[in-house]
Amino acid sequence: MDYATIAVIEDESIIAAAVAARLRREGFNVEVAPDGPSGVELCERSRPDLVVLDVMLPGFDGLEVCRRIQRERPVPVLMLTARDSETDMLVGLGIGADDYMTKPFSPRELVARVRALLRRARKFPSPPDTIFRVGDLEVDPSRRQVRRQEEIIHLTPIEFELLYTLAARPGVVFTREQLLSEVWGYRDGFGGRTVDSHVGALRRKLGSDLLRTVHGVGYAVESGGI
Amino acid sequence: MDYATIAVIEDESIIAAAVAARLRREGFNVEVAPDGPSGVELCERSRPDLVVLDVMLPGFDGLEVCRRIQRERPVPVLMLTARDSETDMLVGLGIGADDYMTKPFSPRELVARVRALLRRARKFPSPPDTIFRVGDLEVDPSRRQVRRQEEIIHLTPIEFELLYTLAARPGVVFTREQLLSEVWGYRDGFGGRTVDSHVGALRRKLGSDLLRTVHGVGYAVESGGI
DNA sequence: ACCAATCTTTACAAAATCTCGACACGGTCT
DNA sequence: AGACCGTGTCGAGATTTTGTAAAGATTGGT
Repeated sequence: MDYATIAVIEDESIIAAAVAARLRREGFNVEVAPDGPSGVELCERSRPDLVVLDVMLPGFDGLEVCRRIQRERPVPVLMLTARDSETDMLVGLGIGADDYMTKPFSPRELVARVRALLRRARKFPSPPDTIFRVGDLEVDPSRRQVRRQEEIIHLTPIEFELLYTLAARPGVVFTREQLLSEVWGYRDGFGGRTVDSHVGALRRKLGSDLLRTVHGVGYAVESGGI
Repeated sequence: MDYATIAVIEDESIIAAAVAARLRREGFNVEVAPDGPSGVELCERSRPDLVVLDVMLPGFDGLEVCRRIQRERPVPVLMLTARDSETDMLVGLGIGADDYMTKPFSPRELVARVRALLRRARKFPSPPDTIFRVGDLEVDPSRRQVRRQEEIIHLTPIEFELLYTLAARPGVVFTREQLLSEVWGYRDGFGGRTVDSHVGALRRKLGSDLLRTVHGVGYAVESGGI
């Protein structure tokens, strides 16, 4: 329980899952609620250090949730909206949210904003960006670099995110759908061979042994035993 | 804990963030409180060497905060006001603030005034301006100069700030948004290609190898490996 | 008020990257 | 073996992001 706890209040489960997974991977403690009432209750119970809140919610909406949790005690709120116009309206209303993101958003951007808000509040430490190793590779998020023995291997943004996602949980198999939502963020009606293409690109750059295909399921990075 | 500790009491989180980030980068210890009561509490607990204080605050306002912390013990206060007229009024009232700044202000100017106040108080050392090196360049904050082999390279204020910010953490990638907030201060709703333009200007003056573009993310100074 | 320096924004070209379909290959099942 | 489905691979075209110059706006000084 060293690092910040984040409450995610979002009813679309695919978004909630992707957001939660990504934040957990970064080292945060994450709790999720699927509607207004349980969101408020979650905040009272867990006293999170930050709240990620969808404006559109069953029960009562994000604005009401925002008011209620802020009434209790001040806590940074990152609001998710469906359209830019919605954001404009909220800003106009002077709702007490500290930042806004319009869907679809990239998970990376969300993490960046969460970190920024927490740093601003300066109360609860964000987990540091940790360099981690996969095989003979070093993955360094703060520099967005992958190295193999001092040699820097250039990856495109999506390649980097994909590797980062898979490598954070070695051996675990991700379906293409999971990868789409964790790496690309939620967008519907798209997919095709996109994931496969980028996996192919990674294999070309990093060697073909790193990424394992699980036929009929998805991909995983080799866990090298365990 | 060698250098001066500064308390920033400001409710607009975006301003608080910019001010805190900048002061930390200069080497100060910084703590932030978002409202009057917690501000007073912060001052009692941390006994800062200087307080940066917004007049407009939830709870009770800056004037009240100022009175309360000064009642405890003398400490320099730099007051932030929204308009010049507000400053005039405060000065008229003879509030015990030692200096005033009207929003919007530049982070650089704020640092300058903080240093001046601390020097005047002659009690707590400011962190020294350290000259540091990037590649074959010397960046000297106290003179606001960049040199390459004794030759002084003229940079405009923003160019210098930008280089200084990036070079303070070699290799680390900054998003445009981060740079806007750290270099320009808090002004929001603006940006566009401003950062890119200044990066371009720096490359022209310092050579095109110094600043690395990280496609889809932002910029970093070359860290020469590792 | 004018000039000089600087900053911001715009516009367009260039570069990098992404998506998606086609087709071949390989795995799996009967 | 044969049928069938999932996967590897490639590349064209679309899309996004960046580089750059120059115009317009702002600032500061005289």
